[in-house]
Amino acid sequence: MITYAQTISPSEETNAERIVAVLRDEIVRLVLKPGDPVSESEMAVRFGVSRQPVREALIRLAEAGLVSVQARKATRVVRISEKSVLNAKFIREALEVEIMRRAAGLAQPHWRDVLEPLLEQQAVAVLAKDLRTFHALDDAFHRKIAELCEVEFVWDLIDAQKAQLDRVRYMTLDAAIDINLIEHREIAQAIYDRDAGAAETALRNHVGKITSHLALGRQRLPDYFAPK
Amino acid sequence: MITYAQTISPSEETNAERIVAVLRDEIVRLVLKPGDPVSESEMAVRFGVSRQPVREALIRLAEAGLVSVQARKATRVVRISEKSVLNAKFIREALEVEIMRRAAGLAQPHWRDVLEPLLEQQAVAVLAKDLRTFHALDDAFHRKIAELCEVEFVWDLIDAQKAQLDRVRYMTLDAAIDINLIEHREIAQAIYDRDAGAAETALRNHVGKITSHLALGRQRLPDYFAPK
DNA sequence: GCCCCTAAACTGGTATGGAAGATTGTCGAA
DNA sequence: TTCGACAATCTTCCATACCAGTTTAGGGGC
Repeated sequence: MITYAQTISPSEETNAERIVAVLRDEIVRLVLKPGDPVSESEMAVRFGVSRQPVREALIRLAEAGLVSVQARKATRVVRISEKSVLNAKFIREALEVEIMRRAAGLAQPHWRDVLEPLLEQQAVAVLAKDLRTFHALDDAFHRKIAELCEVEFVWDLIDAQKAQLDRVRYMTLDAAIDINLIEHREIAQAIYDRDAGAAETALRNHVGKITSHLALGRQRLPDYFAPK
Repeated sequence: MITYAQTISPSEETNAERIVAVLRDEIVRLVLKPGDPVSESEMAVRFGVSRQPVREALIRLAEAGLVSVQARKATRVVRISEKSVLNAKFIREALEVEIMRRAAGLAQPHWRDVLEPLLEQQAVAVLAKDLRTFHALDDAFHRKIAELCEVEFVWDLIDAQKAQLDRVRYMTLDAAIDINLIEHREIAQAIYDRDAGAAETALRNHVGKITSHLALGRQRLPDYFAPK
């Protein structure tokens, strides 16, 4: 399902769509902090529009699980909960394991020419300690694998789930990205070798790292988390 | 006697939410047909409210991929496309295979007492050729497995995906449900045996059947499908 | 008949005001 | 001080009006 969450004609972006994009980005990057209220009227002033398009943007964000609308009370950025993060991890892992199996089955020699440059760029980002670039390249690597085996649509869904995970990732930006790169190389190698089992194992190990980020994030910024 | 007023629900349903529920149901059950226009003002009259809550309901349905909003042109029930159905199948399969592996690993003897009654009820429905009841029990069986291994949340996501598949299912209600039941028994047995491989195989076979429904549905009601 | 143009009648997008509920702060009484 | 009543002020939800495109219906010219 569809892959287009925004089913409005591509010709001209509406105000509501623009606002969705901006707020989504700010929520994931923790500019808007978990628990923060997001008032319709306040955002209306900020974006220079009436409350209506803001309201519709917030409805969309609520559907995506990024804000919580409490009728006649308040709209807030949802707090991170251990459960929702682990749920998102389960779903991402399930979907991407399937992608790995498929990739290992379909791998072509020329895939190496596509994936290796991404890994090279990641290596540069690691040396430069450029965390934001690395994370963007991280996503690009995973998405490219899906694209190569023609299931890119799955990543549209993973993206939606990943909003939960990404907030945790932004809380621990200093994470050991060099290890991340090593894991990416393992995944790539398993695919080149058409070894589905190895690809699955490498991926599960890779995705599983989020749990340690979770613990670290909770320790650093407990206010961003929902009470247990 | 003290009676606890049921009317004090934790969150009183808003008009928009009520409308979402009604329209979603009508779309999945093909009461609103793929391609049908869903006019805001028309629905406003029907539900006895203004355009606003209808509009917000349609935004939610658009996010779920059930309607398509074309700015200043029309809002329509999205046609079924082969691609979107197969995409939904891929996602459901990936998620539920992971559930099967988990179920096979965690299976307890008492699970039999939970699942077998469902299968018995399904057998009754098969004999009575009661297709709607069978499909409801079908969903209940799959969801119960997820619940038993504590990942019921995954089924909330599968449900969203399944809206696409269910419309096809409603087009072919006379499908061979007796075979469906046999497949359910295979899945259950594999779980009782804690045989993850067998459970996975059985499930993939089971879910794969949608492709034949797809061909049959397209043959019967070509207007409901998007042009290739 | 056929075509083109235009105006009326749609469509969804936005602005604004008000209703209903929840929160907050103030004031007064014990 | 502590607590409760109450009003001011928040919030989201809904109704109404208007705006801007799009489609369609109906003439008029050929």
